[in-house]
Amino acid sequence: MRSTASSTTERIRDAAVARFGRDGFSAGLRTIAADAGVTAGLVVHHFGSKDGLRQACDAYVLGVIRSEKMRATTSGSAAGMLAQLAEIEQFGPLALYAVRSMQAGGELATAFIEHMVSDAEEYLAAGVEAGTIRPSRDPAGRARYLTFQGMGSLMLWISMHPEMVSVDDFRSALREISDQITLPALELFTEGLFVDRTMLDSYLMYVPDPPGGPAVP
Amino acid sequence: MRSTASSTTERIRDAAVARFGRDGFSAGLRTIAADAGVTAGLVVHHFGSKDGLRQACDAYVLGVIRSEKMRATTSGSAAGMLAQLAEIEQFGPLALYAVRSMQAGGELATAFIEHMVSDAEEYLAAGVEAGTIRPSRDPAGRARYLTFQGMGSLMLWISMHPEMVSVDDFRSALREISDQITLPALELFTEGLFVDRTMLDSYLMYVPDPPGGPAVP
DNA sequence: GCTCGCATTGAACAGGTGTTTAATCTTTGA
DNA sequence: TCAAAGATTAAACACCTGTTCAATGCGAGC
Repeated sequence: MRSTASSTTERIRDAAVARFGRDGFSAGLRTIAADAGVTAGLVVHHFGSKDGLRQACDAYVLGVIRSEKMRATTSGSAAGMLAQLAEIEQFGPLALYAVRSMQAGGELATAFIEHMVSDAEEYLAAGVEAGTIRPSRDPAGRARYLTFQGMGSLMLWISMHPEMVSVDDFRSALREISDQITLPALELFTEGLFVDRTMLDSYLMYVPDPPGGPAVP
Repeated sequence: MRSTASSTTERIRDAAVARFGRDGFSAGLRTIAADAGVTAGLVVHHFGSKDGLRQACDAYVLGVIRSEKMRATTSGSAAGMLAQLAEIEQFGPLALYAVRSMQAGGELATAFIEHMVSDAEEYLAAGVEAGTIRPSRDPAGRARYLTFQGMGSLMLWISMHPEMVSVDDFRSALREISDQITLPALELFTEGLFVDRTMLDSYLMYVPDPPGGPAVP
C-alpha cells in the first residue's frame, strides 16, 4: 500500500484540503494527520509547519483553478451563473476550501477573486460583442461588482447554513440556492430595478468621468 | 471609580463586542478581560462561560439593531445603500461584530439577516407604491436576493481587506467601497444587464407560477 | 551484508485555552 | 457593628495546540 495511487505527501495535502474546507483553518494538525492515516509529526516533517501545509494547499487549489478545468464564470448572466454552480459541484472539496479561504482572507482568496473578476470581464465583453449584454461605462468595475455580489452572497449563504457544508449535500444546497435566486436575478438583469433614469443620470452629471470612458453614446 | 458610567458587567460586554469584532470569536478570554481591565476569572463569574459571554453579546447587539436606531436598509436602492453605509459608520464596533457573526454563522447572524431582509422588503414595497421601483413577481424573493448580494459582497470585501478592520478606518473603507460600486450598481438598477427579455420570458414559460403570483399584468 | 538516507512514529515540550478554586477585598443589610 | 453576600483576584487545573526530538523501520546503493 505504499505508492498505490498517490504519494503520502499528496494524501496529506488532499486530507488537509478536505478537512480545512469542512472545519475551517482552525482544524488541528492531529485531525488532518488522522484523516490521512499518519501522524502529526509527519505532517510538519513534510510541510515544515501548519502554515507551510496551508500554503501548499493554497498553491494546489489555485493551480487546479488556474488550469484548464474550472471556468469561473461567476456571474455575468444567470445562465452563466447556473453553469458555474454546476461546475462547482464537480470540485466540491476544492470549492469548499476556496470559500473557507475567502472567509479567512489572504493571498489565495485575493488571487482567486481576481481570477474570477477577469473571467467575468471576459465573459461580459463577449456578451456585449454578441449583442446579448448591454455595454457598460466601466466594464472592469461592473465585472468586479457582479463577481463580488455573486461570490459574496454564496459565501454568506454557506456561512448561514453550516449543516450544508458536507460535500454530499453541497449539490442540493447549490440547487436550492439557484432555485431561490433565479427569478429575482433574471428580473433584475432584464428589467432593472428603477422605473426611470433619474438616479443614474444625476450621478453621471455629478461624476462626469467614469473610469474607462463612456461606452454608450 | 466604581460605578462611574457603566457597570463592570457592561464594560466587559462592550470590550467583548469590540474585541470579537476586531479579532473574531477566537479571541481569548484573557485578552477581553485585559481590555475591560479585569481578570479572566471574573468574566466567567459574570457570564458563566465564554459561550455565555458570546450569547450576551449577541443579545445586546441584536437588541440595539432591533431598537429604533439602526435601520437596515441594506440594498433596495443605491441611495438606500449609501444611507445604510452612512448609518453603519455610527455603529462601528457593533457592525464589525455583526459581520464577524455572519462569518461564523449562528443564531444572531440568521436573525440579523432576516431583519435586514424584512426591512428591505418594506423599503422596496414603499418604492413600488411611490412609483420609483419596478414591481416584482416575487417581492419577498427579490428583497432576500438583494440583501444577500449586498451584505455578502460587503462581507467578502471586509474578509479580503482585514487591515481595514480597525474601527477608525472603517469609515474610509466604506466610502471606498461605495465609490467603487455606485456606478455599476446604478447601471444595473436602471438599465439591467440583458439587451432583450428572452431569458426571463423563457424562464417564466418554464416555471409559470412564481411565489406570490404575478405582479405585472 | 551493510550502511546510509529517508519516512515514520510516539513521546515530550512549551505555550495557549477555558474553567475551577480558594482566598481576599468591598459592599450591603439588619 | 458585625456578619453575610457579592465582586474580584491570582493561582492552579486539565486540555488542546503546533512543534521538536530521539528512536525505529525500511528500502536503495555499494
